[in-house]
Amino acid sequence: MFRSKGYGASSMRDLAKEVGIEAASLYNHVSNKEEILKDICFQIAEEFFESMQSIEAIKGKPKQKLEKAIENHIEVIIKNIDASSVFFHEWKHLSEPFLGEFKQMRKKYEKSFIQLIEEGIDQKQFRKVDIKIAVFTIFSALNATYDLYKPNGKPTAKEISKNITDIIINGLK
Amino acid sequence: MFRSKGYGASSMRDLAKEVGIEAASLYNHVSNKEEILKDICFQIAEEFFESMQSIEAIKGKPKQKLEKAIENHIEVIIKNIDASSVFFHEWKHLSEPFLGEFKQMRKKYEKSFIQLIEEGIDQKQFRKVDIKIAVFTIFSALNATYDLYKPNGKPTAKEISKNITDIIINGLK
DNA sequence: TACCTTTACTAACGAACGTTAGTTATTATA
DNA sequence: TATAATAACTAACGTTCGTTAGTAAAGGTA
Repeated sequence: MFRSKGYGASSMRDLAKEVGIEAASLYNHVSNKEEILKDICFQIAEEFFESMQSIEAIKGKPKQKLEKAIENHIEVIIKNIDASSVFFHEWKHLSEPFLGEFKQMRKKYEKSFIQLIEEGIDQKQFRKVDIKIAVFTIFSALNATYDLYKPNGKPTAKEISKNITDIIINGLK
Repeated sequence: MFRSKGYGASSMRDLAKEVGIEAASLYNHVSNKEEILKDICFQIAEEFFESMQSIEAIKGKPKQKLEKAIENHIEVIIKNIDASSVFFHEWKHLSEPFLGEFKQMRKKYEKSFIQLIEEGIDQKQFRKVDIKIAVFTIFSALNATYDLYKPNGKPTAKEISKNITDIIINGLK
C-alpha cells in the first residue's frame, strides 16, 4: 500500500482493513506508523549491504565486479519488489534520527559503486567518465527495475538484469 | 514544497504560509489543492511534448535524433528543476480524469523514444537490445537529472547532458 | 466620485488522521 | 486446570486536513 498509494496517503485504518482488523489493533504489532516505514526501509538497506559484501570478496577485474554488483542489486530489488519501491521513494517521510541514519547508509552503499568505477577507469577498463554522474545514472537505471518487473510475466528477472547490465557496462566502456 | 515534502504532506496552510497569506486566501487563486498539482504536472508534460516535436522535424540518423531528444529532455528537466521532480513522483496523487489523461500523455511520449530506438536498431546503429527495457533504462537514467543538478554549482547542465548521453548512446551501440 | 473586481481576512464546517485507554476473547505455558 | 501473555475489540481524544461562508480593504475603471 505504501508503494501504490504512498506513505502519507495510507492511513492506519486503511492498513488495518487490508489485514482484516481494526486500526487500533495494529498497535499490538507495531508501536507507530513510522515504524512500519522504518522497518521496510532498513530491511532493504541491509539486503543491499549484504549483497555488496560478497562483491568485495571477489578476486577479479573491476568490470566483472561491477557486473556482479549490478546483478546483485537488481536481484535484491526483484526479490523485494514492493518494499524496494518504498525504499526508493518513501524514505523521505522518515523523521530523525532514522532519516539521518538512512541517508548515511545510502551514501556508504553508493561509495562502493564509486570505488568500482574508479578502479575500472584506473585499469583502463572504462572510459574516463564523470564518476558522480555515472553512478547517478547507473543507480537510477537500476532502480527502474521495480517499474519494469511484473511477477509471472515478461520480461523475466534474468532478462532485465542482462539487458540493463549490458547497456550500462557498454556505456562505460 | 511538493518536491521536498511530497504532495500529501504539504497542506494548504503550509503553502499559504510560504507565500505569506492565509490558507483560505489561496482559494482566490486556485480552485482546490489538486489543481496546483495538476497544473504543475501538465505544464511539464506539455514542455516534454514540445521538445519532442522539434526532434521529429530533424532529418538525420536515429543516433543523432536520439542524442538530441535526450539533450532536450534533460534541458526541460533542468529548466524546471522542482516542477519536473513533482512531475515524476507526485503525479500518482492525481485523481480521475486527470490521472488517466496524464498516463496517456506519458505513454505517447515514451512511444516517441521507442520509435527512435527501433529505427536505430533497424539501421544497425544500435545493438539488438530489448526495446522496452532500454527505454525504461534510458528514462530512469535521464530522470535522475533533477537529483544531480544543483543550481549555481557543479556539474553544469551541459556536463550532465553530455555524460549521460555518452553513457546511454555507447550503451546502445 | 461611484462602482466593480480582486484579494485578503476571520471563523467555522465536517471529515479524517494517529494514537491511547480500557476491556474482552483467545491461545500458550505451568 | 489455573495463570499469563497475546491480540482482538469499541470508544474516544486532540489535532490537522481541505474547503466554504461571509466580510472588509484595496485598486482599477466608468
